[in-house]
This record gives sequence, C-alpha cells and structure tokens, in this order.
Amino acid sequence: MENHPAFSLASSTTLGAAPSSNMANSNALNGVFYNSNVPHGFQREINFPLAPVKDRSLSKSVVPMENEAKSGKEKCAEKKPRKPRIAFRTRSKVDILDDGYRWRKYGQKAVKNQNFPRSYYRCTHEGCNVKKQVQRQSMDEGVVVTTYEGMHVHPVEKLSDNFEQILNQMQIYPAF
DNA sequence: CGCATTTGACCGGCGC
DNA sequence: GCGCCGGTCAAATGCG
Repeated sequence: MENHPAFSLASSTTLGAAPSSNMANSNALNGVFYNSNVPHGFQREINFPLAPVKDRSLSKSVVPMENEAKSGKEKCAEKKPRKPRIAFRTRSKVDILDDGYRWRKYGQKAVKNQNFPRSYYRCTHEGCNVKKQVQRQSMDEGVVVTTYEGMHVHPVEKLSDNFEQILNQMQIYPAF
C-alpha cells in the first residue's frame, strides 16, 4: 500500500473527484442497460456504451468539467492521460467477479437511489492505480454493474477464462 | 504474522 | 452560507 505522504497527493493523483453529474449519467445509463433487456439467457453479458474518450481534466485541482466541456474552453493542457471509465453490466450470482487481478476493497457506500451498497475496489499492484466499482441493481439482484477506471500496467496474475480477454480489450479501447 | 476486509469519519464539490 | 452526496482514507478486526 502506499504510505501516506499526504492524502492530497493520493487524492489528486489517483482521482480528483467523481462529478455528481456523472452519477446522474450512470443512472441514466443504468436505465438504458436495463431497457436493453436480456435477449438471450447467457450467463454473462458485457456492455460498455460509456463514452470511451472523456475530456476529463485531471489537474491538481478538480474543476467542473461539465461547464468547461460544454463551453469548450480549456485552459489546462498538461499531461493528463484522461480518465477512461468503462462500465459494463454483468449477470452474475456474486458481486465478486474475479478477472485475474488482485483487488482490495477500500470502501463501501450506500447509494440513495438503490437499496444496495456500492463497493469500491483498487488494484493492489504497486503503481497500478486501477479502480473498480461494483454495484448491484436493486430491481435485479442478478445484475451487477461494474465500473472500471484506469488501465493495468502489469500482466494478469491469474488467467481465469476468456473473460480476461474481454477485459484486455477494454483496456486497449480507452487507452487510445 | 501478514494481509484483506470492515466500518466510521472526513473531505471536497455542488446545489440550493 | 449551509446542507447534501459521493468518494476516500484510516484504524481495527478477522481470517488464512
């Protein structure tokens, strides 16, 4: 784990903050996902209609990207590798989806709109600041929404199944 | 003994 | 200016 030189560092380095507007988006997306319904009775389904390229300014200070993005005026042009967010819905009996990486749960919060709490996971690999959020649908206990943030900078420790392949693709998609 | 998980509190931003 | 919401961290506990 990273020591604590200053949580400000971790805060700004890892992730500025989660815009509330995104939350609303998530909700809407969730609705879309749900509307999609499940045509086939497959065990797992992956969807990632989320915008792959999001102009998210990751400056030392968190700025409301909503207004900036809308206005189209950006003053920061530093090295900010964007913050890709991949959300995909999976149909699983359990919340813990082992994708081959080691995750450490660092928090859990209950969402107001839902009756189920959301779990926050982080990759335990050193230097790998990949984060993952797992949330269960209140209407469908079998639907688990997983949101990945960042990209792994290390190989998979364990090869579970082809699911890993999909994850691998997911990494490449936002990477470009 | 070491590590992962758990729970509560705190922080920061945004909205009203 | 205050309140609310979501996110993160930190310390303690449990389990392997």
